[in-house]
Amino acid sequence: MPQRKSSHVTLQDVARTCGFAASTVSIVLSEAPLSRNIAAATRDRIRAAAQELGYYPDAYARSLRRRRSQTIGVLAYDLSDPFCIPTMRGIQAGLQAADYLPLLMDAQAQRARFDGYLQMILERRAEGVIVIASWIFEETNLLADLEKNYVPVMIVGRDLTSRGISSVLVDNEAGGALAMHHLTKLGHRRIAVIRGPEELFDSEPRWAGVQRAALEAGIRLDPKLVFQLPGLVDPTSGFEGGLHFSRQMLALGRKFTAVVAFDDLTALGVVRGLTEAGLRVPEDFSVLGFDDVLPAEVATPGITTIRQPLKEMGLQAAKWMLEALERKVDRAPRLYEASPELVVRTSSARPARQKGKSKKLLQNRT
Amino acid sequence: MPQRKSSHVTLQDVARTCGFAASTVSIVLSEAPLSRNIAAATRDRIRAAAQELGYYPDAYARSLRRRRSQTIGVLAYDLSDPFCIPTMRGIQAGLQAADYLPLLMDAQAQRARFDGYLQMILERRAEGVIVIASWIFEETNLLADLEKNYVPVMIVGRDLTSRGISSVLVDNEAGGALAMHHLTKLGHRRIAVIRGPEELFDSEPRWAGVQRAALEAGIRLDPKLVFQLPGLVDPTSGFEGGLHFSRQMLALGRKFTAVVAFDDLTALGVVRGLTEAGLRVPEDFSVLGFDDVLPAEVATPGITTIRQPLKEMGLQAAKWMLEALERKVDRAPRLYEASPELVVRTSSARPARQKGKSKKLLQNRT
DNA sequence: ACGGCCTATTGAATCGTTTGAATAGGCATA
DNA sequence: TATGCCTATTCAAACGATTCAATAGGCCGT
Repeated sequence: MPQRKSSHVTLQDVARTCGFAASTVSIVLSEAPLSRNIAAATRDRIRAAAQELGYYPDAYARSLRRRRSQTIGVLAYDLSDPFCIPTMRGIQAGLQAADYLPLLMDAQAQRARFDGYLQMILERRAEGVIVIASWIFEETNLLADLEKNYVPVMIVGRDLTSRGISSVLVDNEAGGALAMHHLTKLGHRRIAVIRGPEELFDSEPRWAGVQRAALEAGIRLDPKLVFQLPGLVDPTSGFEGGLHFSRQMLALGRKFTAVVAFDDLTALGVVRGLTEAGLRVPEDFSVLGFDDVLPAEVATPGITTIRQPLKEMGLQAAKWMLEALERKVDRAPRLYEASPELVVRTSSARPARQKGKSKKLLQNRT
Repeated sequence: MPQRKSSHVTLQDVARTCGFAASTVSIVLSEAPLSRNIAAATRDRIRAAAQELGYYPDAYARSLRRRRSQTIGVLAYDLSDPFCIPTMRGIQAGLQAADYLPLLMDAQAQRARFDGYLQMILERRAEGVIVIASWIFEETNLLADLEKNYVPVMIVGRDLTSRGISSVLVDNEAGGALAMHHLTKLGHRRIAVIRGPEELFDSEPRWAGVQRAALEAGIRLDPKLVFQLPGLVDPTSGFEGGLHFSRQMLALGRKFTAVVAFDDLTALGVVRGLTEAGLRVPEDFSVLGFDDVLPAEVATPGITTIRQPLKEMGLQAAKWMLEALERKVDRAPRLYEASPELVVRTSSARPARQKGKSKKLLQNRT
């Protein structure tokens, strides 16, 4: 029985108990190429000893020696934003195929934490960093340190190609157009729009898509019925905004039959506001969201929305990251725009004039 | 200018550029006690050089030498369960005060991943492991290896004190009673109940609390109106269950005025089912959830629910973990049951007979 | 001028693993 | 019997930081 300090089981411990040299043990347990000419009996004895002692190789020692951490830092802006988890899973799936471990950190929407974690990622010698930034991500001077240390960076949810960082995001313009197009096809012509906050990257192209589709359908957007969310602080503040603006819309007294909201939570806020005023969705108003997060799916009525293929986006980011790690040469930053998808639920229907028809439609869809 | 391979900036690099020995540089940059008698000018020069080169100490080398990883493995059963994130944040807050880094892993509800990550946690020499198990967490033989390596374990969301593991969870019995009590106080006497799945730890005590409160209020629970969710596969399957059972309830033709659902998603499923049948919540039926997750808050009507103080629970787990790391001695496993809290929203009101009163109530609450 | 005691800095061992080079048998070939 | 070539195993030098012990110079008191 080996003498140990109160610490961990080490390679030496295994070597001592089974009587072979540490190097032999290492070769066997790490399945190095040399292990094919180690006697089968030896292999078995070593493995048995390791198993019995509960030995796990020390990742610190191993990484230090191999000079590879097999780790990619994944820095999420705010994990409580439902945007992050599916993206993360895509990344995870993409990385694990190549035996990389994501080192997941949650900045909790705080700049100081973001910087702190980026520093830790550097210290932990992550071979690359993927940033999930559903919104405002001000550049940080730490990015320069990333470069000095030759750590490739990828970003999901924002276009930073202009600053030399490959970016993966949804085609917001197409998504905005998709939403608008759905409504005009149902027959809506007076449509209110709640735009995203100015600081948020997605806002602008989404709005551009909405405008294009409106133009194509030959309808005019009433400027009084276009609102803009204030700067966001946390991911649920969209709900408050939707609630607020829906009340305002009704107070204006202008005619409209549908609302395109910036995201699902905003849409849910609108539904709340309309319902409180005694109106019904979708009989009196149709409401559209964006993202397709869980609350949109399980609310009643289910929110018709534009789905972001988050998992696919995460996979893409992981794929590019692995490519960047392969060939160590610098490559021009690339931009991937994933195609959004319309998910029809029950918050949208034909406008009131054709109520009979819309009811029928509803039943077919549950 | 230092000659480097294409790799990372190292302590040697800094030493070479500023002309001091590696040990001096280390002492200064890690602010070791010895640094107080290093000349101020030297300190400045070293710091400047480190800054300029973008030097970050290698966590692998450092941890290897110090024999401390300053890391706690946090193994979440399924990060897409809204239960996990707030818990995680509590843990994170608790740990960072003591300068520990949570190593967050998402088992994605898959046993194989769970084991794989537990192994990685061991390899990365986490000094402790906190498991977030909102549900079924079958014991794994790796737990034995954890013991062999003297790694303390803590679990959130399940009582494993019987197997020697300190556990933190919500007082489910009290929560169940709280829900029932709220309904009986509003005047409900015929109440349907959807119990959680058998495999899930929370189900039993929650049901016990419901029964106790019913007894105390002197009402009898109709056995035909008590349902049980089947084994869960993913966190949203509660919704399907709620939808299914609400249809079944109505089909039975028995009288009832309220439903206590196992969790929020189940409650949302019930709301969906009732609404599809042309009934209204809360005017015709009150519906109660459990957990207080985001969808319950932003749905319309907002779901009255029993909140779990998740952040507090996470903090508690972190606190106990730190204590376990302090004194290395084994301590009897402890159990912490956090107090749940009733959150009144608009899915509950007085039963139909007293509709006038209930409407008034509603307006006061928004 | 000498020991003693500061202050400022450095040498060298160490953490646990990997890995290229080295060793020691065994066996066949020349 | 020397030579070469297997096979099975071991030596020893890294990896990058930390830290204890050691050093070198400066200054003081006697």
